[in-house]
Amino acid sequence: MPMPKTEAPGRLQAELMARGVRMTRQRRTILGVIETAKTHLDASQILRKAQRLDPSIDRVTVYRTLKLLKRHGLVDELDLLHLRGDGHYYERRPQRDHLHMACLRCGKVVEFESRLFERLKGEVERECHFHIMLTRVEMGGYCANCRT
Amino acid sequence: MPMPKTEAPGRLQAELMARGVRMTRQRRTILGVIETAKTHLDASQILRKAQRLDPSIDRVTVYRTLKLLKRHGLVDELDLLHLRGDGHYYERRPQRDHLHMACLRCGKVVEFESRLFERLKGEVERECHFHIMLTRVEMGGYCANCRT
DNA sequence: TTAAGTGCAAATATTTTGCTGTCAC
DNA sequence: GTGACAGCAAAATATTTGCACTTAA
Repeated sequence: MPMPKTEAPGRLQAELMARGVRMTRQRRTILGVIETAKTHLDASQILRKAQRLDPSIDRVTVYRTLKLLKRHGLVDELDLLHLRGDGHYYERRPQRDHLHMACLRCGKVVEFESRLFERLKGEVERECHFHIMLTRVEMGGYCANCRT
Repeated sequence: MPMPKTEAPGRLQAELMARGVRMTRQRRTILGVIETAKTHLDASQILRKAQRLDPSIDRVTVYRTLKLLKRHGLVDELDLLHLRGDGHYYERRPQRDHLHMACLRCGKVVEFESRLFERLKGEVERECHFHIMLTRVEMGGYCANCRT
C-alpha cells in the first residue's frame, strides 16, 4: 500500500531533527518506511519499500541511515535467531523493552512486555554493577499453533 | 597454549557420537577448541585455533561443524551486539540459560545466571502459550570499570 | 563398501568504503 | 557557500554451495 508523499513527520524524523541531523528527502522516505512497518524489516526489505516511494534511493543510503539511527539509539537491531537469513531486522526503539519470541516452525515473531523483565534488569544493574543501555532478548520455540 | 593431541573426548564429542554422528579427526579438533575456549569465539577464531592443531583444517569445515552443532542444539549462537564485527560467537549450550552483558566501551562480556530469568521464561510459556527451546539475552551498557 | 565428510574453488549474502557530484541549511 | 549527504562502483566481510576425493563405520 503506497504511502502519501507528504506525510506528517514521524517521531524518528522529529527526534533526528531535534538533534540537529540534516533531513534529506531520502532519509524522510526511509524513516517513514521504518515507522509504518507492521513487522520487523531487514535492510533489503526497507530498501524495497523505500524504492517504491522513490526509485532513486540506493541500498547504501539505507545502510547509512540505519547506522545513523543505531548511533542515536533510535532503533534496535535484532536477528530473530536467523530464522529467515543472516541479516538484521530493525524496529523503532520502544518505550519499554520487550522480548521477542520467534517460532522455529512458522517463523512468526511475537513481542511480550513484562514487569519481570524490568525487575531482571534491575537485578543485573545491582548485582553486576552494569549500567544497561540497551537490551535484546530473543527466544526460539514453538507457538501455540505449531507446538506438538 | 597447545592442547594434547589425544584428549579425553569432551562432552560435545560424546553427545554427537551418542546421536550417531560420524566422528572425524577434524571434528574432534574443532570440538576440542570450542570446549576449551575461555571466551566466546567466532568462526575465524575457531579456525585459527584449530589450524594450530591441524593446519589442514579448512574454514568450510568449521562452518559445517558449527552448523551441525547448532542443528543438534549443542551450541548457542550470539552476536554480542556486534561490538567486534558482524560475525557470530559460539558457546557450548549451558545447563542453565544465562544473560550476556557486553560493555559498550571496553567490550568485555560478562555472563549472569538468574532465578528471575527462569521465572520470566515460565511467565512467557504460560502467558504466550509459547514453548521455549532456546534463549538469547544480550545487554549493552557500561561495566563497573567503564561507567562514568 | 558406501554414505557421509573433507578441501578447494567459486558463489552468495551482507555491509562498508572511496569518490565525485549534489543539496540542506 | 559549505559541510554533510547521495549515488555509483568496488571492496570487505561472512557464510554457503558444487564437486571430486577421502574416510569412518
